[in-house]
Amino acid sequence: MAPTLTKAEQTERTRRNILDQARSLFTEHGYAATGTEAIISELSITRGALYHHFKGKIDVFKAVYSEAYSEIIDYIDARIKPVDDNWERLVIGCQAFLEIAQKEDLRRLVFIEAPAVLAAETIAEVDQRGFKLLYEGIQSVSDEGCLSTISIEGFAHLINGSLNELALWVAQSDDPQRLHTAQALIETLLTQHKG
Amino acid sequence: MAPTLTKAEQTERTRRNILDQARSLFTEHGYAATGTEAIISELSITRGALYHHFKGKIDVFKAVYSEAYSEIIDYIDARIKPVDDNWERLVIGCQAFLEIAQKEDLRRLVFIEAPAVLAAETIAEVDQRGFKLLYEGIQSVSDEGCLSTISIEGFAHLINGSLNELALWVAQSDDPQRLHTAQALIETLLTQHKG
DNA sequence: TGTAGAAAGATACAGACTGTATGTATGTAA
DNA sequence: TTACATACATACAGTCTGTATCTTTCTACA
Repeated sequence: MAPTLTKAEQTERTRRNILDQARSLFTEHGYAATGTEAIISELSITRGALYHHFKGKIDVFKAVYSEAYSEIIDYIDARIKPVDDNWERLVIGCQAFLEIAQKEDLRRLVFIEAPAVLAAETIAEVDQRGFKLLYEGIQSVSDEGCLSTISIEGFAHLINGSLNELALWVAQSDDPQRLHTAQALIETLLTQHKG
Repeated sequence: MAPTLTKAEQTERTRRNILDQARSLFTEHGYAATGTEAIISELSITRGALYHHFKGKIDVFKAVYSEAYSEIIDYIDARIKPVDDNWERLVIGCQAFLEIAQKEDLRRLVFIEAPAVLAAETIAEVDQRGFKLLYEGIQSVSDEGCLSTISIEGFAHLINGSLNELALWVAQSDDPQRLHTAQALIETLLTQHKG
C-alpha cells in the first residue's frame, strides 16, 4: 500500500499548513513584516506551491482573516443558541463577544491588521456576518417593542463600537476583573435602553 | 540681495513639503502602497533629502499621524473652551469628535492605517492625548457626583469606542442626517448615565 | 495496463522598493 | 577665509512580491 497522498489530500494538507503558518506569523509580526518566504520556510515547500494555491500574499491573508472571523461568529452562536428570550440573547451575545475577542491572536488579526490590509469592501464583506448578528439581535428586541432609541442602525453601531473598544481594553490588562466590568457596562447600557 | 534661503528656512520648507505630500498619498493610497519615490517625485528633491530629514518612511508616517491627530484635539478643544458646565463640555466634546472625524483624510490615517503601521506603544503615545481629554471630562462630571457607573475608566472606553464606530458610520454615507443621529445617540447615552 | 493530460510544486528571474554609503555644494561661525 | 555643519544627490545593495517556465506525480480513460 503506497502511503502516497491523493491530489485532493495533498491540496488540503498544503493549504492547511500555509494557512496555519501564515496566521501564526501575521498574528505575531503583522502582515507587512511577514514575508511569503517566512510562511513556507518551515513547511518543506517553496513559494511556488503557495502561489499555486493562492493568488498572492494578500489572498492568503484574506483566507486567514475569514477563518478567524468565523471563529468569533461560531463562538457567539454557540453561546446564544440555548437562550430563548430575545433580550437575553442580545445581552449574552454581546458578552460572548467580549470573551472571545480577548484572544490575542484574533484581536490583532481581525481588528487591527485587517482594516489596513484589506480593501474596505473586502472587510465589509466578511465583517457583515458579525454586524448582521448584532443588528438582527437589536432588530428583534425592537420588534417586540422592548427598545427605546431614535435609530436602530445607529444604536447597533454604537454598541458595536463599544464592544470593540472594550474588548481591547479588557485584553490590554492582566486584571481579570476587567472582563466582568466590561460585561456589566454593556449590560447596563442595554438595560437603560430597554422599554 | 540674494533670494537664497537660510538653512533653517530650507529645512522648514522641505520638511513641510514632504509631510504634506506624504499625508496626501498615505491618505489616498495607504502606507504600504505609497513609495518614498512617490512622496518626493513632485517636490523637485530626491530620496536623499527625505532620508536626511527623517529616519525612514515609517518616521515620516509617524510625523504625519501626529500632526493629523493634533488637528482633532485642537478642534475639540476649541469647541469646548467657551463652555462652562462640565457636563455640557463632555457632551459637546463628544459631538465635536463626531464632526471632525468625518473628515475623510483624518479617518483613514488615524483610525485605520496608524494602528496597523505603527507599534502599539507609538499609537498609545499619540492617542493618549485624545483619550485623556475624554477621560478627564468624564472624571470631572464624576467628581461632581453627576455620573452613575461602576467603572469610570471602563465607561470612558465604552464612550470612546462608540464615538470611533459612530464616526465611521457617519462618514460612510452621504446622508447628512447621520451626523445628527449619532450626536443624539451619544447625548442620550450620556444623559442616561447622569445622576 | 499503459498513456495522455492535468494538477502540485520547484526553479529562475524580473521589477519594485527601502535603506545606506558616499560624494558635493552651500550656508555658518570663528 | 578657513573649518565645519548641514542639505541634498547619486549609486548601489539587499529584500520582497509576483510571474513564467520547467519537472514530477497523480488520475482518468481507452
